[in-house]
Amino acid sequence: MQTQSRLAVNGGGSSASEDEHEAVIRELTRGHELTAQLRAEALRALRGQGQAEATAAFILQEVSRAFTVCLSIMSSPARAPPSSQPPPTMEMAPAPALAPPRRSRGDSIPREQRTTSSPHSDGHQWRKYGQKRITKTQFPRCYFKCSFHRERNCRATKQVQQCSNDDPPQYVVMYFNDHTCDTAATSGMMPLDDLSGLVMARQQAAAGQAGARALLDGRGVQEEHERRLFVSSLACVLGGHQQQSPAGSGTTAAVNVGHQQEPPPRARTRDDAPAGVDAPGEMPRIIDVDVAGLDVMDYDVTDALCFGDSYDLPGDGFPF
DNA sequence: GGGATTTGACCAGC
DNA sequence: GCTGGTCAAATCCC
Repeated sequence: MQTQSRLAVNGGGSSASEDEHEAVIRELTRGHELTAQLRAEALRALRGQGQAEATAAFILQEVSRAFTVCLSIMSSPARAPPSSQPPPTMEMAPAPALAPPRRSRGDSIPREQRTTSSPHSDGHQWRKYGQKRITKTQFPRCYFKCSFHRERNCRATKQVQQCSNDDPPQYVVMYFNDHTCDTAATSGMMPLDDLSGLVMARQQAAAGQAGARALLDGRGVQEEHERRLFVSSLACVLGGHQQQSPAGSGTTAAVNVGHQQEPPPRARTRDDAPAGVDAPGEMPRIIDVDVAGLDVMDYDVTDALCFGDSYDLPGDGFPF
């Protein structure tokens, strides 16, 4: 990692300590984001490959979790250098109740910029809200907000601009503001009780009961799908492959196993992005997951991922 | 019908 | 006045 060399360059003294601290956080953040990218690419490559897909999802989720924990430790007050400012990428609280002001031009310095041929696979879900022709550029610039900008007040935005006609074309992606939506954390944090409740709610919803429908609406279909996907992926990993619950034992929940979300980089994400089904008519596979058997999850990813409130965690969908 | 995208208009900084 | 960023109505698509 570059961190070591940077740390080696810095000498002693309080200023160096601050620099080191910031460098560590910067590199961890970078690693975290790259992991999200890798996860997106891996899941796309392994889509539909059952256990391999689930294993990759689980491992990369764990790598991401490790980064999150390290970031949390490094950014805790006890670790922070005495006079240091909070790191720019660690936006701890959602924006205040006031409507976020328009970004002034002075704020137009991206927190991160990268050139990639796949600007859509960064582990987060985005909604396009504008496109503009920029003078002296050949291609228009597209503006995206986090899909959760409204419901979770996430202020993360990005701009994508094609910069070359190569094959594949290259895009410059600039990221502004940090995610406060914590999408990935919620994707893997559904307690089992919650899951069974969800299944019950779904059954009730199928029966047309308004209360259950309200419950589903409140959580959001996206979260619901991500959570069920995570649980079923874990079930595949822990159970070898598709696990059949023994007849008459345990609580069995029907869990959809769709694709990891990687809709093609084009419009129309209402159905394919949240549901993770990118081909109309392609039915998600259904497996039975023995919920009781999942108690091995008592090693708790949940607690660790709760740190995700402060950091952008990789989500599962990549609508463009 | 509802959600996402498109696109012209508006606003603020330079 | 120009330019870039955002808004919001219109439109599209499932």
